[in-house]
Amino acid sequence: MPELPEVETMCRGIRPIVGSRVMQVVRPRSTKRPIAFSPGLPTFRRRTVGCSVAAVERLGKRVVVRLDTQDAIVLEPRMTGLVLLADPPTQEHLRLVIRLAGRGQRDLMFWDRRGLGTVRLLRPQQFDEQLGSGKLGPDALSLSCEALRARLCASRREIKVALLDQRALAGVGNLYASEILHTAGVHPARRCSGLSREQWQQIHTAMLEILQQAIRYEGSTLGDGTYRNALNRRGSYQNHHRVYARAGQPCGQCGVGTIERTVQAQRATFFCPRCQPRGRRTRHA
DNA sequence: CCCCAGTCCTGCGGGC
DNA sequence: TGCCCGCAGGACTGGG
Repeated sequence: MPELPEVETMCRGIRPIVGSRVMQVVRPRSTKRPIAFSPGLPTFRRRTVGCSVAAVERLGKRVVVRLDTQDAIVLEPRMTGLVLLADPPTQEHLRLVIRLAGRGQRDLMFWDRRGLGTVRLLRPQQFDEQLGSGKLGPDALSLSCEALRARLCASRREIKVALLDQRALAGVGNLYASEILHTAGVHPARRCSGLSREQWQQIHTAMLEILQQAIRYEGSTLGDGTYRNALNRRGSYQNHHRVYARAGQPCGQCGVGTIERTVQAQRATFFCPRCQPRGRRTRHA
């Protein structure tokens, strides 16, 4: 499930395409159902073929390929989507190939086993309407502690659920939310409105620490092996997970607690009841 | 404003 | 051994 670190790794991996020209846009027939396209393929082709790639940027959990026309190709991997320059895991779920010329001449591909991902071509105004600050909060990596607190502290929501709200802050998903709260020493079911300044500080510090470290390890490739970087290689941050998918195992931080699994907003949450007490005690208290 | 359940989708693993 | 069902959850939508 590509979250901020995985999508950042994808962006870094495909950045060599900057300066290349779009020669052809192909939708392979190997897939049962084509990707959700917007606009349709003929329009997509007309407005991209012949254009040059001006920049590659990450926007929350999306890959943005900016063209010299000011239009942007927005690739949204959702659960199983991959943005690749190398051969995809299988031909079967290859959804889109953008053939490029110049600098290495590699093809940019979108592969998605489950097909929940999307590809959009957006004009600047559409980009702002669909992905602007009204829809998407500030990036988790650029948000100050004070801004994080200001955006969430009035909410009665549980902190784990609030961290997943992309309108509040962009980039954190289910896996890293559990990891961040464990490192911060905050129980995932604590209400935002009840957290102390010190706890917001700990959450903010943990968020930067976890996300930056996960980027260094090129993201997490879970048991199903789906997530790959742009060259179809696995990430390795899964070897450093403290709580995610570790229910029943001893906590590596305190060495005493046992990792528990709960469900919040229909999603799995993992935490250590000893490191993350429900009360107001802080980390290492 | 906030919350919940349902929707999309495929592969995998548990249970019988 | 084989089949079915539930689960994984990001983003979105409709109803409360």
